[in-house]
Amino acid sequence: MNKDFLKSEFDAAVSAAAAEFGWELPDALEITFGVPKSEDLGDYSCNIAMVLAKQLKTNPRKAAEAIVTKLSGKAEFIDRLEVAGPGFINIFLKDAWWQSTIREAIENGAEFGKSPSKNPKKIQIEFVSANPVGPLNVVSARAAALGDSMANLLRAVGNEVEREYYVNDAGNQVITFAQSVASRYMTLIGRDYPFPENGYLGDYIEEVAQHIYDEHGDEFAALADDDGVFTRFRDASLGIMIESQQRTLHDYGVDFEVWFSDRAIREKGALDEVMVLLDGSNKAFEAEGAKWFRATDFGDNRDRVLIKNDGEATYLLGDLAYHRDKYQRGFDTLIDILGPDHQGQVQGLLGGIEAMGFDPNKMKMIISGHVRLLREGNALAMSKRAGDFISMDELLEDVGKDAARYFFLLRSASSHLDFDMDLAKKETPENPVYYVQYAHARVRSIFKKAEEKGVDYDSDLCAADLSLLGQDEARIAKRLCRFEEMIERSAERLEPHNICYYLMDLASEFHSYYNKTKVLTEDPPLTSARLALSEAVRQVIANGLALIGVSPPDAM
RNA sequence: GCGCCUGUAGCUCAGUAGGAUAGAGCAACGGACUUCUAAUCCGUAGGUCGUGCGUUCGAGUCGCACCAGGCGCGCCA
Repeated sequence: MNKDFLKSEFDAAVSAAAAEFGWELPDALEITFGVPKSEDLGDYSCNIAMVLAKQLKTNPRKAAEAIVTKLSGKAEFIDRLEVAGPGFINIFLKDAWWQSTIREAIENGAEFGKSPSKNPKKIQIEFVSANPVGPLNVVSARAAALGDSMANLLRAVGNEVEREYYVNDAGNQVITFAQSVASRYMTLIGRDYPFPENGYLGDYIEEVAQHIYDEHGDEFAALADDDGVFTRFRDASLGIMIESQQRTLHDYGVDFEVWFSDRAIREKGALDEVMVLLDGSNKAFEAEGAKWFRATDFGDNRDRVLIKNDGEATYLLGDLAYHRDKYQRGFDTLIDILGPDHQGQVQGLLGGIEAMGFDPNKMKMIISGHVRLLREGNALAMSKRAGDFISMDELLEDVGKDAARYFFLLRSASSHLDFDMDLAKKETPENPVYYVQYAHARVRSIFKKAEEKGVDYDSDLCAADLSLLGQDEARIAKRLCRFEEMIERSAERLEPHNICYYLMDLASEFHSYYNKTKVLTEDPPLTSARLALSEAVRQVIANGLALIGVSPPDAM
């Protein structure tokens, strides 16, 4: 049960009061409802009287009283209203409100909590997009958890969402990577090939080389002599790396709809097109043998090079071409999740987007904070170049997918994050993942027990007489009522961490209830009612966990 | 120096676009397993919301200035 019914009731009441007292209402009047801290203050509260009082220069309590008289006795779910404090209208709802929510959760199952699209948008969310020259690291793991959950949230509120991974398969680091692999490969077939300067270290390079050897034997023996052969070798190396990244992400529960190749749009001439566009509108200039973008005209603190004096494109130019392509694909909203080391490029990119004639407001850039891995209380040193880092695979191996995803979402995206690997691994009460999952398993366990013992209850849980439930149960059910609005808010603000906190609160209430109250009783109607509530709780936990990609266990 | 992020309980962090008495987990202390799973529960304790001004009926939340920490500021990607 969402709170739309409140909105329409209040809209009507405020208009009616305005008509009677001659208030001049502002054009865009949004009536919002909050949840009071104390349940003595009602199920919802509305501060509209105080908002109006400011503009109309009237007494807020009087305005509140006036609105209340227009509401009384009209709305079907409203039990009573109180004007309190400086002018809040506190709303107490009838039991039918939370009772119908229990039935809704059971009936709608996995759909419960999703809302029909009021204004559906076509949204693209791009994340991870790590260079295909090495295994994914923990920063990617965080981005993957964030992006995937955001996509789930945006879908849950009715949008059309596409997840995209930008494969940076052009440029120098790809050559260096292929050369690094080549050097190891040649060793395997007993030949020499120089290891490149600043080449990539790390065992995975040898694994890629071995993989190629297993598949192609010494087919690439002529590598050093023939460019065409090297190109095929490079593509094979890239292919193996990308596949390995896809596998890692898949194991993590993240599957992208689109893997977008940088090289593909470059080959279509997209870079030239951007240059023509910027040149033609005088937003680029030539200096010191290079081509520059007038980024300072668009809020950046310095101009940026687009084409280096050796004729090569910079990363920025490639990124502009890519984003131009995104805009041309016709999305209403574009979301980028960037790692903390990319914050310096945001202004240049947004400026370039504007310079190319696109609306930068369609773009939402989310910069995720740093991740620090802690083991035994100490931060682990991470050096990529030396091949000395914890990969995403190792992290998943160590703590598991569920704990990893949950921990990454426990903080808001922009915050720095300390990932305590010892805690994530623990199967103890300190670990919040298990706490929530356990609540789910507990409900399953109750039903299993009911079957085993042949407990008598109505298998049609929606037919249960929910008026048999008491205060504690009502409190839990009321939290279920807030599930949908929690999702809406989280989706709107792109803050999946809310889900974790909601689930912990719900699990906590249920654990508490479980310890205090026997669900399975000698009284079949009562048992049915309590089972209905339990099942509704289980469904909501399962749905919440699904949004963040964590599994709901049947037993633990 | 400029820009971005962060500053809330001993620790790690929430805080629903300005609302009513600032919350949770962990850690600490004291209790609860003959029970539908103790991976749980109940209770106790813990605060100058970094500092100072300001905006107003009302500020952890908004503005300004400081302080502290992190990151970024390349013809690298």
